[in-house]
Amino acid sequence: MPTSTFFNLNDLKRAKLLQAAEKEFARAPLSQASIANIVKLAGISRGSFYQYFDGKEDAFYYLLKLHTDKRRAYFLKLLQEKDGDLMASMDQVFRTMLIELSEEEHLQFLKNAVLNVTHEIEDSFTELFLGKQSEIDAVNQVKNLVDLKKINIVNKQEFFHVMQILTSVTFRNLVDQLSRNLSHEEAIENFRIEMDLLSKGLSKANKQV
Amino acid sequence: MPTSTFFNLNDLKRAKLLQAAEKEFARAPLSQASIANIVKLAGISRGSFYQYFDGKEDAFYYLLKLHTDKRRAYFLKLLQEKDGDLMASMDQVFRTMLIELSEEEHLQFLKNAVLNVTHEIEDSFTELFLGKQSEIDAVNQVKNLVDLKKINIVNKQEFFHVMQILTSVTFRNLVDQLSRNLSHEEAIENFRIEMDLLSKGLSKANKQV
DNA sequence: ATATTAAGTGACACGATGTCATAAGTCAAT
DNA sequence: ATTGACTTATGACATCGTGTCACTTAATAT
Repeated sequence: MPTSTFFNLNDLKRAKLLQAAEKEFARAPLSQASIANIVKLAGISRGSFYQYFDGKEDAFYYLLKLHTDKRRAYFLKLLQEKDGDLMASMDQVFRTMLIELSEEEHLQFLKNAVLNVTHEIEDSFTELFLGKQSEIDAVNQVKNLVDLKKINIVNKQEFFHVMQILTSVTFRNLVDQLSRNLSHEEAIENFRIEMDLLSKGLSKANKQV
Repeated sequence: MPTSTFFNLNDLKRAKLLQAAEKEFARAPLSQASIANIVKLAGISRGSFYQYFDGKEDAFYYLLKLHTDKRRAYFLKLLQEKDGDLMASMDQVFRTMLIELSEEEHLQFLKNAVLNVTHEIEDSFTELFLGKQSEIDAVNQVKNLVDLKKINIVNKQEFFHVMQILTSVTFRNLVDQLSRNLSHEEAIENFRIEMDLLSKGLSKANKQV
């Protein structure tokens, strides 16, 4: 996390710095982004940067958090609008992100993040849907919004795993679209097939229930 | 891929170099591994390294490929032994990798890889189960070994997606175990829950079939 | 023997990182 | 207004890593 000094900055300077960082992380993936470029863009000295952040990773993950926080709010809103229909909400989030990632130029930052997935980044996306695992209420917040009657689970633990599964599969579909340059139609069709499979189950045995 | 010069090397020298690279990639994740250390360990000059590989990434992904090729062979063998039971084979692979990743010291290399997942690395793991997507026969090779009667699919395309789903979920369970330092029992229990959910389906609607 | 091609070398230019001594700014108390 | 304590800002610097290249050595063909 950024230091307190960073949060003490006046809004203008802080915004300018974040914008500079985002621009640099949009230009190049984390490993190739350089602090020199960020400070040049932000018009601050190298030393200052290190007073705000531990290093470029620190800045990167903070930016990523800002992005996913925004999308988490959107996901929760969707759940409400769609009367707790989890699959429909995931579907909508996937479609929205597809569009965002292709259209909004400044989201090149997110593209770079998604294509260069450390487990920390995948965690960020898990949090998008599930909230921070350390905050017990966050999972409940989602669970309370979801219409559990439509979901094939017997307890809260299983709900957690349902979300984990949906997140992994959704996330991988996003990565696929980006890395293989699929068209939106293809990406949505692939996603739909997998969500159907997830819904109805992979094994035939369950039909005997 | 390594250059032809690399493959012309005599077995001893090539092995020594690969061993050195693996040792360095076990010491530190890709981004922090250094060519200087590799060439020191291998007893070759810096210039030579660049005659064999494009850079450290090249060496890294080649090593990763050697590892996943080995495991792919194991997966195919399992499918045969278990009469095409896909879920049982995935389960066995997961358990085996858990043990390998905790016991074999030299697999620290794989740990570093798994925890630092670029989409290329996730692709490598997808190939583990599915073969190279460019080689059409590879998917068929798996499909022919799998007992399709147990799987809830209607065509080959769906089979492909089933494998994609299973790979993502299995892989994320591996990452989880490593990054959260779960015990084997916990990891296996989590994995079992998710595989059960995948088997029976996430939505209740399907019970009406 | 000589020429040609392949393999091996390490010094070097370049760029990036993280630190640190020092300077500049802020502000409350006197 | 001055002091002093504290916070913020700076950029030069030491260190390290990368990729290249002119050159040497080895191998092979003629």
